[in-house]
Amino acid sequence: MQDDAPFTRSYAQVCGVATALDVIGDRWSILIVRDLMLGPLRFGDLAAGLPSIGTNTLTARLKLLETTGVVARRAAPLPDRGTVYELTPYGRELEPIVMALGRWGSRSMDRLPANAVWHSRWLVAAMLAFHDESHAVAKPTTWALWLSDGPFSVVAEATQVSISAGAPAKADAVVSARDEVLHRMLIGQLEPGAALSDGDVTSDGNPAALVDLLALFAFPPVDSAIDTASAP
Amino acid sequence: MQDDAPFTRSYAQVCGVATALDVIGDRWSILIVRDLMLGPLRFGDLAAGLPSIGTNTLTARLKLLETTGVVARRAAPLPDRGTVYELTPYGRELEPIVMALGRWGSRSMDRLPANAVWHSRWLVAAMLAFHDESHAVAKPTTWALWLSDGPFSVVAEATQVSISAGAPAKADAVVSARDEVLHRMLIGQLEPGAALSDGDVTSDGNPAALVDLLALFAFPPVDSAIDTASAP
DNA sequence: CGGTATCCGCAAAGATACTG
DNA sequence: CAGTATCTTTGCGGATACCG
Repeated sequence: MQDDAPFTRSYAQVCGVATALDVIGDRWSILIVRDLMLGPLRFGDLAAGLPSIGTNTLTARLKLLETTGVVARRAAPLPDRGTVYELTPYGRELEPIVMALGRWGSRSMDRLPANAVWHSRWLVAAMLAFHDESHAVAKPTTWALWLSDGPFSVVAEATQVSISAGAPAKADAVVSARDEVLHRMLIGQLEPGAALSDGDVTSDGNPAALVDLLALFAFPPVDSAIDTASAP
Repeated sequence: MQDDAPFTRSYAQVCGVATALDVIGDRWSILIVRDLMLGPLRFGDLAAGLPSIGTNTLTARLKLLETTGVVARRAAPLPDRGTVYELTPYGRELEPIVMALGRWGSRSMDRLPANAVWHSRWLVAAMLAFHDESHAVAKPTTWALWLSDGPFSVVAEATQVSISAGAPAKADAVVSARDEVLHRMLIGQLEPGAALSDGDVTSDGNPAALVDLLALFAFPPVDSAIDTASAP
């Protein structure tokens, strides 16, 4: 161990926070972790989800995250043939931190530039972050959720919820929605009943499944922007 | 609001995590927050605690953190005259996140370069991060803790612990130690009794106060480095 | 002393073309 | 599709000079 100096531009501070930033503080690194939270991804899929990263930078980040034990390269499961990147156990320990960071940062989203890009994958990650821990489902339930990025599987049991990319092997319900419609329902701007009758959402012919799905999540009220004492 | 585009090089992603990084993802920003967690600081003190930051960069970071509502400039309390920077309520909401990040990163500290710098301030921040929530003190207690960076006050009541820079108005005990000695006691490498008799620590003439102080914290075992499947 | 502005050298990031 | 090589641009570190 201690091959060499893994950190190219280390803060060189004997401090856990500074060391954490040596590992995941470079530009893009935390977003790579975010995208891997929903499951393994190939190099190209990572690049596609991180507009303007530049493949050389992505390579450098993955290399550092690999040598620091956050991410692992693995042969892709059979049909695919190829390589995927996934979080190691150490990397998965970042999940609660990244989700807390996302909840915190969501209150500054009113400052985003107008040209900001949308991925349904990120909405799904936000669902995980805003999962309502005080809500318990009556019986274990699996949803297939189809959005613009493709299918996701949502599994709930008691007060636990897990979400991952890809369709579940067997779903109790299949929900399909335009991203923006799902988002508006999650933040309480749109009634599921209205969306269903408008045809913006389909719920497997079973409207209750959509309501049950939405009940798992507690997105904050929309007015939550930060007020900065307005300057001169 | 929405003065302009506050983020010079925004990720421009509609995602809470990406937005959080737009705010505090620049180099040094999180370390500024870390240093402000223990109390307000002046520009010079911040610069001194962040070796090699460069004053222009520090100015730029503070400016962004101020416009985003994370940090506030305030006139220093009376004796001093001048300006101090402190966390806003929004900025303080980062504290649990930064501490969790520090706990996570502390397990990669074996990768730090050999020339890494030590500040007792960071050890104190680690104490806060590794505070043992399952430990309750019998009665409310205040310690004055003297380290190389100066005095800190540690206040414990029931299972709550708060730490800030500066001496407390009234302390139940005054503990004084060389940084490294305190660290070794916290990670269990050095018995407080032995340190006291060696004179490496003084405890106000009351040895029990030191033991009580150490009992507040649960630093992880030292072997906690991450194993990366050793390559080639 | 606290803070800002400016210049320079360098290293990292963005963009894209190219190769196994 | 996965990644490397190359070129340009931008941000950072360091020094220094300048205002309050």
